[in-house]
Amino acid sequence: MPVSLPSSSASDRLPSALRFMQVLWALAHGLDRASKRMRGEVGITGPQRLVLRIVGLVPGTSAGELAATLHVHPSTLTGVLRRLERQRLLTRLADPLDRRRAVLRLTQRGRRANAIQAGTVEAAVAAALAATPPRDRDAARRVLEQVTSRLESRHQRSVAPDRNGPVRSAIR
Amino acid sequence: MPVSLPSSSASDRLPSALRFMQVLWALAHGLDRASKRMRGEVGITGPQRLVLRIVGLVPGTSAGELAATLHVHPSTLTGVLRRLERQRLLTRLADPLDRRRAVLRLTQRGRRANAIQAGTVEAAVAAALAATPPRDRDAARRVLEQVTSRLESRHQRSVAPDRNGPVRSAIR
DNA sequence: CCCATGTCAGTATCACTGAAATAA
DNA sequence: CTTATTTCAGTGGTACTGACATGG
Repeated sequence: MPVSLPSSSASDRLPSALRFMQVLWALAHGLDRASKRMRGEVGITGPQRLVLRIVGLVPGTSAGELAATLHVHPSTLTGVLRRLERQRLLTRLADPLDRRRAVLRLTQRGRRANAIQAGTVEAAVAAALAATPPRDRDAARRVLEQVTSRLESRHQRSVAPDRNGPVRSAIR
Repeated sequence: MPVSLPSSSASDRLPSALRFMQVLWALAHGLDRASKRMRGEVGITGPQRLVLRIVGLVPGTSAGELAATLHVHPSTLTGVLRRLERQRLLTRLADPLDRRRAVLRLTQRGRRANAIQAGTVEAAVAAALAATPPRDRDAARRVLEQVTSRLESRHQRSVAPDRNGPVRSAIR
């Protein structure tokens, strides 16, 4: 969800964290919209393309390995893989050595889809990076990793109680 | 969807755009997970909190203005507002001067929820920013804005044909 | 029997399109 | 009548939890 607060003077008085959050949400929402747009134009979403890209780089990966790579719950991947398989972009085969595992490979169509560049998030990122000095790019990467890791560590810390359903007491 | 490719040597050979995308997806996924976690702990999601924050800053905004501020389709907001109203965190009232408009205000509970800092995305961002030099922060902001605007402009450019349904020809 | 791998069922949120209701 | 504002109905995607089937 991108944000542009009403008056710039109001925005200037915001805490810098909130101002930075505007940019973060704008980016997250931009990725989401780009994903939806890609689905209309190319037929695959952003996450789906990411899976294609990785399976293309590491053919024969298992579903579990892929889930670990993406830091996603295995059951999340099931749906993504099903949609890719339905489009005949990749195949799931039982590993002959360990028939529990699903071995993933791109089909011919999958490889062609993988080669597409126009209109992808990657293309937009490449264009943006080309227009910014390398130093800024590195700084940006560092900051983003900082934010991401803080989000993660918060998650770690709060594993303990975790009933299901909202904890109403948090908001009196 | 955060990404950590199997071997770092493989990752080093990737185009820089793809390497940067790993960071972007990791961030987007981090925001998503934080949102889910917040729902469990505090009872509201990231986007919901953003709405609370803005309505808190600009009480009496209409739904349409808020949608424009967030760059979101009005119908998207309807659902978010419904959930917030159901939790009695904000109120929708018909504007007496123009009864089509829905005027938004925080309830007492909404204001209390808005005041919460612990465990929010904003807190994680604040912590990350505190740990990075201002120059890096500014650089990061610039790069993110670049990427976001490229994603947007791509969207503009591709408005023309836009049949519905995937364009199958894109993948032979 | 126990553990690992993966899918399935169910749930929630966000975001869109397109149509409808209501009011200016 | 026309336009603006918002909601509603329907669809699709991601992501989770927890249960389950299957295989090592």
